[in-house]
Amino acid sequence: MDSDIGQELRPRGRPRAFDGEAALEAAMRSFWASGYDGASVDQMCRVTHMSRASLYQSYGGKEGLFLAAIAHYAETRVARVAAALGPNGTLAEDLGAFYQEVVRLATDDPETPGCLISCVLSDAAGSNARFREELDHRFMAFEARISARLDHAGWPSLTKVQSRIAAGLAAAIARGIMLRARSGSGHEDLAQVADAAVLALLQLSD
Amino acid sequence: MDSDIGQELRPRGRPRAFDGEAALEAAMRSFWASGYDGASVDQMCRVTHMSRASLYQSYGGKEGLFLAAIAHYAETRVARVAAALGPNGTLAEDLGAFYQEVVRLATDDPETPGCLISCVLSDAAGSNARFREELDHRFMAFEARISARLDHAGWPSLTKVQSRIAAGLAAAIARGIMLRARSGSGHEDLAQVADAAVLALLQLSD
DNA sequence: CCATATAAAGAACGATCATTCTTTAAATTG
DNA sequence: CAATTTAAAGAATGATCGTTCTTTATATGG
Repeated sequence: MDSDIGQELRPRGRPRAFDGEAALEAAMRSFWASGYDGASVDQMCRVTHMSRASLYQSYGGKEGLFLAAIAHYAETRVARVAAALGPNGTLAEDLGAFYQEVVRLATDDPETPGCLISCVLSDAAGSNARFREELDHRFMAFEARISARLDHAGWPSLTKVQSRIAAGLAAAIARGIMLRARSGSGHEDLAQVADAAVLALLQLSD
Repeated sequence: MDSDIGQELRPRGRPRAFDGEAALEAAMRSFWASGYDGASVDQMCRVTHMSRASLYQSYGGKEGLFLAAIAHYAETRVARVAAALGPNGTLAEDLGAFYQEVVRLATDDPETPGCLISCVLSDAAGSNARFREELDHRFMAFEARISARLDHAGWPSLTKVQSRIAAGLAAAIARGIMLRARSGSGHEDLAQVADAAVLALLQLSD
């Protein structure tokens, strides 16, 4: 009764030897670099400093750890890309910032090229129904976020292209850039494609 | 000396029990549907009607069979997409036909959604240097093909966007569409995105 | 008909994988 | 200082994988 005084409440038994946040970050990076099949549970235990027992206790298995890593990725990486959409400035400025973040995310670290969702989850979804469902949700949420930004800018509802479709195009471009980064394209090349993407999308609203 | 008369020359030993062309088509579809890791050698022997011994004799192993399947895919599937670029009509018409073929290829058969190169090879390249090289070549060739079509249409060389970059954008869109098809998007949705892509790309040349 | 050559069929091998189980260590509670 | 609770460490398990090897079948050449 006197152990949970203040903020130092310690659970009953032997304390964990790993840091949950750091473990998730390390697991995420391992999946990102090696793919779902390519990253073994042994490798995961090594990089997260977790025992197999702890991994299964905390996440239920490899599949659960992967889903947790995806959520961590969405909160720490995708969130930055989505935040660039603002609205912070004009639509042109925000789209420019958006694609700049996309290229940065895809090329910043040569150990983790491309996108954990577009490249890794997208592949794992092929042979796992739970992952397919997760991918669908993530993709739809991403497109909805872009669509909302276009609507906020007063996207002409009478034009040939609805904001929902334009958002689908914008998202497809972002994923194409992620894929190209995975295959070795560098920051310079992709930044030029990103600039062209902004121009092309903006002229769609005329 | 009298066995190779005419076109009926038969090799010396026991004749093959499988058809090379049909085997390649079946192997391609299996890799396309299940991914590189997801398709086992056992599965390959079943669908191609080859014995393990024949598979290793003819293709050297799983890796060689996959590369042969990629080549077969490029010759039979990608070739149709590239052919749509013509030049057959105006740039607008040809781009429209191009993306129509992209969407068709990605959504035609629900057993094989998306693109064998953009989705499957792209993933396998992550853990195999030979596959990475192959992917790079295929991606560059695809972009060069689009770029040549833009140049042929007299793509304004003085505009803000070079044809090489515009081709990179056009290819990124195609790959984004392939990826979205893999995650379950249907023909209708993607066709609308494809139409928007044509509009956006054309307005880039103004 | 016999020697030779090629392919089919499938057993066998070694490696790797995800998962579970057993034992040991380190903490709190009374 | 026991008793209890939780985690770490790692061996054990069963399945699957890509590859190789052995045996059998089917063709041609002389």
